[in-house]
Amino acid sequence: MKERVTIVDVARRAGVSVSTVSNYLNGRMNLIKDKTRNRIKQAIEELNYRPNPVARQLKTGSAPFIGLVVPSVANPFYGTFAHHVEVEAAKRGFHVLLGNCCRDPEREREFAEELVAYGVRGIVFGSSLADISYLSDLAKEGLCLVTFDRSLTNSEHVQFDGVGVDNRQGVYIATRHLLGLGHRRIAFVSGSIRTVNRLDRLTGYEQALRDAGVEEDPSLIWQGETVEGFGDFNAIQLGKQAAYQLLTRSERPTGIVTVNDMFALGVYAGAKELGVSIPQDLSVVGFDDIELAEIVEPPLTTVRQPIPLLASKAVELLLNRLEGKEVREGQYYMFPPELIVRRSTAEPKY
Amino acid sequence: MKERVTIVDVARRAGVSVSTVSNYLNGRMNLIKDKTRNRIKQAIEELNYRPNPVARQLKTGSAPFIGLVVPSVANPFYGTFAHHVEVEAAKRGFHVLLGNCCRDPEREREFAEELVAYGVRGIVFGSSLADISYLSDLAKEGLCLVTFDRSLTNSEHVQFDGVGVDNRQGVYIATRHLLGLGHRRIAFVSGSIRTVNRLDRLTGYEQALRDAGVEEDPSLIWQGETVEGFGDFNAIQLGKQAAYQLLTRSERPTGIVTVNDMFALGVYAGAKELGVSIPQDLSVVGFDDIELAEIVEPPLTTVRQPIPLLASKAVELLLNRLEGKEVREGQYYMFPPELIVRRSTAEPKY
DNA sequence: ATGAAAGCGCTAACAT
DNA sequence: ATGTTAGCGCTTTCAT
Repeated sequence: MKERVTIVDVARRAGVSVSTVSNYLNGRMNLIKDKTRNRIKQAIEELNYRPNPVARQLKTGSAPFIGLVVPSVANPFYGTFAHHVEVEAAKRGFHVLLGNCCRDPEREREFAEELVAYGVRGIVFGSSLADISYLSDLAKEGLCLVTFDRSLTNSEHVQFDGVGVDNRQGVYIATRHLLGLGHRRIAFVSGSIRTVNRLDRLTGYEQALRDAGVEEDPSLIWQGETVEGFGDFNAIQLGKQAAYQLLTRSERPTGIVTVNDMFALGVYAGAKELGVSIPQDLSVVGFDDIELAEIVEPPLTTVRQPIPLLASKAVELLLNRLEGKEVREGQYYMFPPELIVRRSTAEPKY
Repeated sequence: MKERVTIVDVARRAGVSVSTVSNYLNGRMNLIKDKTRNRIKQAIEELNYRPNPVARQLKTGSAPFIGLVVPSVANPFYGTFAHHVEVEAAKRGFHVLLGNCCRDPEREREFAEELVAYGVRGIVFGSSLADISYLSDLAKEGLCLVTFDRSLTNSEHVQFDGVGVDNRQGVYIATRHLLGLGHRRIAFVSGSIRTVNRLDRLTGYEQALRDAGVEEDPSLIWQGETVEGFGDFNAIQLGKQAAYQLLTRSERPTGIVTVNDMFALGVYAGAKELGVSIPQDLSVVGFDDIELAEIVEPPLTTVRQPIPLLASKAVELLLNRLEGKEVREGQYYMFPPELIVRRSTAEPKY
């Protein structure tokens, strides 16, 4: 375990002062003669010196890290998103601190506070709990927040930026797609609706039915029970459960709109066990367009979210603000959702 | 943006010295009178003081963080693993710094070095490149490494701990399962075999064939091209490509063993497009038993890895060592793989 | 049981 | 163009 090489060692070896080395390290080359610069460069190489970022941070107060809060990377949608966020952040020299917070407000707050303590000044918030007032204090202290997949209320616009697709519109066109095929008994399947994006999606479903003059049937809105701290581990199981309950009723739905693809896959599993064929006996529409949507049988009709685009915009917004390049407040980039029609939807038989 | 409250403020308010507050913060209660302790406690609450972990770290040299290197959390297997690692680490007060390093040795090394610079003293290495000698230097400087899903060579045992399933054995029983059903032309499908776990799996396949007296046919070992820096994004696509190439040959295989479930799903997709039915015309076995394996059609026969167990053991080993509770060197916890027989495998038709 | 003071390694005035 | 020096907020001897 070697002793750590410090800036003092470099200075000594190069025969200059520490401040000159510091200037060198921070790219203030205009202040340094060519000859000195070379000496420093050489000293650094000879000693294999690497600046201590912790000391730097103690002095400057901030670190090249951003936080990323998601429900759980066990859901491939968030896993993919997290990967893209990491890549985009890396392009600008930032690292990502990931928190799977399972939609638990307590964990989200704790995680955010811890990040702040570590000098993190920006967080991408990929969890969209309805009430994020607990973040306001942090925002007031200068923490930058970019929400992901979460439309903002007016008061929030002041504090946060955001990116996302138009969830309401996405489910609206998904539902209209089923309506257009002739479906009338259309169910909506979701986990506990405590998040803004889910609420938006439900709204889109209701709106589409209303616009089509289809009578509302609250029993067709299936909402999984809340399981605290469980992330998205159970989405598939919940979807399966939903299928069981909805497909064993007397008047069963001919179409199901799900809140995301994982639920749709769960519905697939349930329908299969019940001997209900998709799309002959039941049409299913998902949301997200995770990679698997294309390869399940039948390929899933779903609403696509442009994950790489969303990730890069989120990181861009966040880092621009951190670096002071962005001063307008409360921007929300709403991307248009796109319905990808595959073979899980068809005309209803009856 | 409020001024940060420091230990000095607390000391002043409580009417004690900073060292006493420091002792309080570090739980050295035996050194503090009850009365003083209460005064400090109160001062902390009134000021809403939170110690600055960066300053502490500069002094002590280490941080309650561990690193986690994976190919990509976009693969649900690693996403799930990452989630479990995070939960286990949190139980012991550690945070996780995640790096999707896409099996790129350069990125892995850079990431590891950066972590070390930040005071991270332990990394779970969930990527299993064949050559990890580039980590030796770091290990010599005191970095603790626990490899995941990577059997260790003798020389590595000195430096690293590890957890994983017996990959060779896993694929061995998977292959024997197909052989037992009567298959003789069995293919092995994998991405570029640059990792120890993949090599082990291939070996298990070869061994099983040999033990059964089946003639080897190198053309049945399908290996996707190396795409640098691409993580597991393309596993499904590669699997599909493999299916196309293998199933359009004259003498096509009746069974396919895949290196992991994502490849198996890719094979599913390719087979479907080609009109090859699973398991009637083709049996498929996966590896990992990701959640989706159970719900695809037909449900995938696969080799299960006990992810939560692996994650908790990995974290336990790492933190025990970090905290000096573990001194034996080079432990490798090898968990037995379990074949989960579902409906993607059957007797060959011909 | 408590306090004073010396750093941890770096940055950034300020001085030269 | 380069050097001197005072911190950043904390921990940790060493005194008392």
